[in-house]
Amino acid sequence: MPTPYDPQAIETRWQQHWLDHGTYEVDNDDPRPPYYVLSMYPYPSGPAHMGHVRNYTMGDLLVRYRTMRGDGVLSPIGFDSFGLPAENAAIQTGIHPRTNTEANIEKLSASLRRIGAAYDWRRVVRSHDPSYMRWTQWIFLKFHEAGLVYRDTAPVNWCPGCQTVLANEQVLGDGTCERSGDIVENRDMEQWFYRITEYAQELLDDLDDLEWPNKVKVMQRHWIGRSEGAQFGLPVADTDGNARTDVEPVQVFTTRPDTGFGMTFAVISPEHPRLDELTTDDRRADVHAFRSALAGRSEIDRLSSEGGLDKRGIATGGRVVNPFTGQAIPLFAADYVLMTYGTGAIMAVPGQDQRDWEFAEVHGCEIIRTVQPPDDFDGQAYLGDGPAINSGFLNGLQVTEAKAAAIDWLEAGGMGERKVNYRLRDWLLSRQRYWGCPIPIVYCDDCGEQPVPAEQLPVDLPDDVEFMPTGRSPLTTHEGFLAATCPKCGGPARRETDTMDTFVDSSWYFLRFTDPWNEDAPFDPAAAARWLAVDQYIGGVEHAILHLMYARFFTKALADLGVAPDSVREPFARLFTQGMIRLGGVKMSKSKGNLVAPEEILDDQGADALRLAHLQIKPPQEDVDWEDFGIDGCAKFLARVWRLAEPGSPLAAGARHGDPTPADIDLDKATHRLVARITDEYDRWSYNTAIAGFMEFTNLVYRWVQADDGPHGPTLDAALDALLLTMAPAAPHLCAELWELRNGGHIHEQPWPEADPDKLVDDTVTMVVQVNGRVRDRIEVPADIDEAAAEAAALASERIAAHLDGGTPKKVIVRPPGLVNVVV
RNA sequence: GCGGACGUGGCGCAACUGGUAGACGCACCGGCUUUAGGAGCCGGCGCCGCAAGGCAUGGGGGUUCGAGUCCCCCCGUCCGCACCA
Repeated sequence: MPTPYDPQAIETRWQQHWLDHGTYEVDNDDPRPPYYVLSMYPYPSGPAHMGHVRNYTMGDLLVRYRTMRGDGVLSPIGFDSFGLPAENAAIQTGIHPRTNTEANIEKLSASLRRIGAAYDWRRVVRSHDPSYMRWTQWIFLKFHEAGLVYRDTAPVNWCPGCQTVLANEQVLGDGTCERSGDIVENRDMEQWFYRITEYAQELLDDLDDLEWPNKVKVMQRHWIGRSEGAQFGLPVADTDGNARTDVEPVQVFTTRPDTGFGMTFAVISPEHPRLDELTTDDRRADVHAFRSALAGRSEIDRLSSEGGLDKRGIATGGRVVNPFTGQAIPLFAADYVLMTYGTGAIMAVPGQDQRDWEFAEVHGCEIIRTVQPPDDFDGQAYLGDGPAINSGFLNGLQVTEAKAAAIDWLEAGGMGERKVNYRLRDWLLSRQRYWGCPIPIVYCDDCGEQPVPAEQLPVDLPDDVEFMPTGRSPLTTHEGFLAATCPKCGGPARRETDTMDTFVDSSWYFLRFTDPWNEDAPFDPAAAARWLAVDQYIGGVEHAILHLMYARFFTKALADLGVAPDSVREPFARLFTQGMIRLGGVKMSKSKGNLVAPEEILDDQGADALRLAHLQIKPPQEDVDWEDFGIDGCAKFLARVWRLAEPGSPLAAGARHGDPTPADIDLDKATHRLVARITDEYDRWSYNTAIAGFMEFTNLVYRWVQADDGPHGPTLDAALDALLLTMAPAAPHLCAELWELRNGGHIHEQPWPEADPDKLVDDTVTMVVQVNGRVRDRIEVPADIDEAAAEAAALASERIAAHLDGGTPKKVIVRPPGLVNVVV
């Protein structure tokens, strides 16, 4: 008797089965070839939303597919459980972030199980877990010991809404906080930094070997921002315009040392420590006023200001000497010169730099071209290549040679040197918040800053705190937390109250997954060596820069410190960035308040239908509009498969046995083509066309089954087995159920099917015959037809003859067996 | 401004290396099953045309026997970086 497709019953049963049997648990000594699939661990904000479903469906498909291919797949899940939202919620509701977060983790875990995502749940890692925090702190201390951590006063991005500092990367282009949307201010504060710039070159070089989307690599390269040039000194001029030897020259960095003869003024940053010294008395009041006006404005705000260059720069009255010409030139201060990039001072060459050109015009500076523009050039500053002019010993050299010659000259004269500069800055990791991993440092009046001894880790967060909207972390007033003992002298000490940026937690969780039970080390190097690099990392493109850069830095540093094996210098060998989901044209997110919860769909059409809809709609790397989803179509398709494949299906009634008919043989070939096609499409992440393949094949089987001859039993069984096996990674529950009913056993433990190459080729093919490139006829020909026979067959066609209209072919292009093109 | 991706029916999209444009799904239309549940099965469906045929992959040019695919110019959409010396 046919039974209706009941996704609820099937899905609940199999999800329980996978948990009970530990189907996707894998041990570190598993004999199968290791394969590590990782979807970025989520921030637990509550039950899963559609973005999660999309992300974790992609990952799950790969986990199940690789498992059937025979790999021992490591498929862990964890939770990025520290962070601002939980603490902000605590201030509003009074509920402790831990309570709230752990409840959310439960909800999210349940959601993930309900969409059928398969994980090794024994390996769960939670950022806020003391057993994880302990090692986050331990790594901090390791880095501290190695000089990769330092403390410094720095102008920082302060978000008044979040009441904490932000990394540069967390400030959006319009000067607002990526999280709260508040306008970010500039403040000087004592902060902790990771010395990521130490790895700038390696981070840049190693990108080449990664199988990552090119887009992401380009973004990282730009972020690192390597530029080659020269750094040299501009001597300070005395009132007569001569170089003073009693004061240090002002250092500048340039990528265009070849244009030095065109330097007609110089500009320093308003924050430059020598600004005051270089300003003349008569200009001091104006310069101070100028600098004060900038105070408190964030760097981003300054950089995006649209004021005219007259307002943005001011003469200091001081002069410096252009070492190329020996001439004294005026020194300006301008807001667009950043203290945090290069040396905080620049040489200005209006002839070859458009902004310098405009600045020179406004402030009445001389403009001298030092590169000959082409005759038809009618612009202002000329940035292209050409011979040097007005440049003394450089005259006649092209830009590249002139650069080298200029640097050689600077070095020979002891004035400067070749220099590589990076845009990348050190990672500001401290946050003035409670719900994060405490920085394991204490301050002793006598011994100063002291690391907490490893055996005292973790420095735990106290639970008995009150969350008040004061803007201050409760840690700063918690006596029990603050009171510490100096590990060096044993005297009283005060504990650091800053906690770490949550990007620290996510910079090594993929390593912890390899050995999450370890109590003696963050992970066993052998376990890391076995699983890393992650074979396939999956996540949103929004993490293209920050998270991925930080994780790469951590991996390299841990390898250098001997914590990770030296073979592991990159965390993620392959990266896939899947598209986001939009609703009403905007990104679906909690902050936008336009989340679609999957519950209703899971209750109604089921997880398999929802998964299929996510896979089918578009190529996985592209953004999708929720409005375009076709859940009903997918549910309909699954029910169609069910009716066809369930034991006792009326569609299979009266199946023939004995010799297969030609139609049976054709269907068998289609079965093998399906297997070959799906294998290829899974490997290429072409999931949308794979789903189309299942539908196409199912339609084919339906027509064949309902034809006059009826189905041939063995052919039908083989067809349905292949369909279920290949579809199992995409629709795991339905396929598991049907497989068990039909064959017994567990489909996800079956080997991946293989196509018989002999059955992938047909005896005959449809040959297209064109006249002048337009299709005029189609002829069935043997697949092994030769050129002469193909041409003859084409010319024998009546329709072709009609189109030739008595004329003789000028030329015949033959591409057997598929195509003949007759040119007249 | 710089860098990148992309533009194909009413809609989401397919066509991996230049070789049958529009697979698959949605929507729509028709038929069957006497079917009252958002059902099932079969078929149609780029545009113009009764047809033969013609026209079609943002627009314009080019290479080629043959271009959605390659090259040049233009238009448009989206994303990233934006005064980086």
